[in-house]
Amino acid sequence: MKTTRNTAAKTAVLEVFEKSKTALSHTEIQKQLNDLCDRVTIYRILDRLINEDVIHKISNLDGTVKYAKCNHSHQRVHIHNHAHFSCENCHEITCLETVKPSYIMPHNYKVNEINFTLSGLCPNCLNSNI
Amino acid sequence: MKTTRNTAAKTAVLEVFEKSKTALSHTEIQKQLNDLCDRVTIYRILDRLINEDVIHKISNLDGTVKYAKCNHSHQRVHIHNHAHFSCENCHEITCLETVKPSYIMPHNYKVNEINFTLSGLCPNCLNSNI
DNA sequence: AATTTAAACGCAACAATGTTGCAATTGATA
DNA sequence: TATCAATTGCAACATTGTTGCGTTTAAATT
Ligand SMILES: [Mn+2]
Ligand SMILES: [Mn+2]
Ligand SMILES: [Zn+2]
Ligand SMILES: [Zn+2]
Repeated sequence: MKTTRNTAAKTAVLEVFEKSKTALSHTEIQKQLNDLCDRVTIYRILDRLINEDVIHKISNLDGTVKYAKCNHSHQRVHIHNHAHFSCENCHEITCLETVKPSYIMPHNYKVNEINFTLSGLCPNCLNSNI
Repeated sequence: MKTTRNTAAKTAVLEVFEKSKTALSHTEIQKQLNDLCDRVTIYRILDRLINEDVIHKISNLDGTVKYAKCNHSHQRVHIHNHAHFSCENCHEITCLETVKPSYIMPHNYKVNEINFTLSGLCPNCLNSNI
């Protein structure tokens, strides 16, 4: 088992997540870090944070990938079974922790992970578009 | 309104979809077409087929993007509200047309599209892994 | 406080995927 | 058959993510 270290870059990335109300892409994180570290380092930090269950990855229909902090109380194993909303107008992605889909699977499938992303207009953009 | 044409390449792509039980990536389609046309052309055909509601796009947690034929009776506007299953072992992606998630959204969101992808082990891989 | 050592890093190089502009080709219609 | 916009090929580019390797550094040990 590898031990994990708290580096300046990792701490900075975590701060960026703390400050953000929405999910962030690799590029958005890099901009906020202002060249504090190499972009490869950010990828590696994101990988580590996912393994540590501190953040989770959200993949959108348009191909963009974002990351968000996990809000659940820190359990060893868990499924990120909540929905994510992706606004087609402002392109912000937010966790909807209260929205959990219910569904019935055929037997003989083993489900390890679910990705439930809804897209459309977020409350902000819905209002300003009237 | 642009008119759409039936070209050799488009017909060939459609045949590939007909023959396939699972969703296909751009690369998989290209291999099956055996250099019948340029890879850019395939991207453009896929775009057109999506606009015509003949196929739909499936984006997976691992970042891969696949496409599958729409099975619904051809309606003007529709939401692809069924689930997709992505096998972590064989990497096949299949439409689960019978699995439709139910969920309750907060008001003041407008949902246009949903992307519900489950990953884990498909029946084939589950059996061979015992 | 100095030493140790594996984790983390920077950099360069690469791969995969998708996009754009433009000239040439072609399907469908007249 | 002539027309013409839709489609294509090609080259060039952009973005996103990965890998290898030598160097730096966190943190545990002495
Ligand atoms: Mn979570
Ligand atoms: Mn469909
Ligand atoms: Zn919005
Ligand atoms: Zn499988």
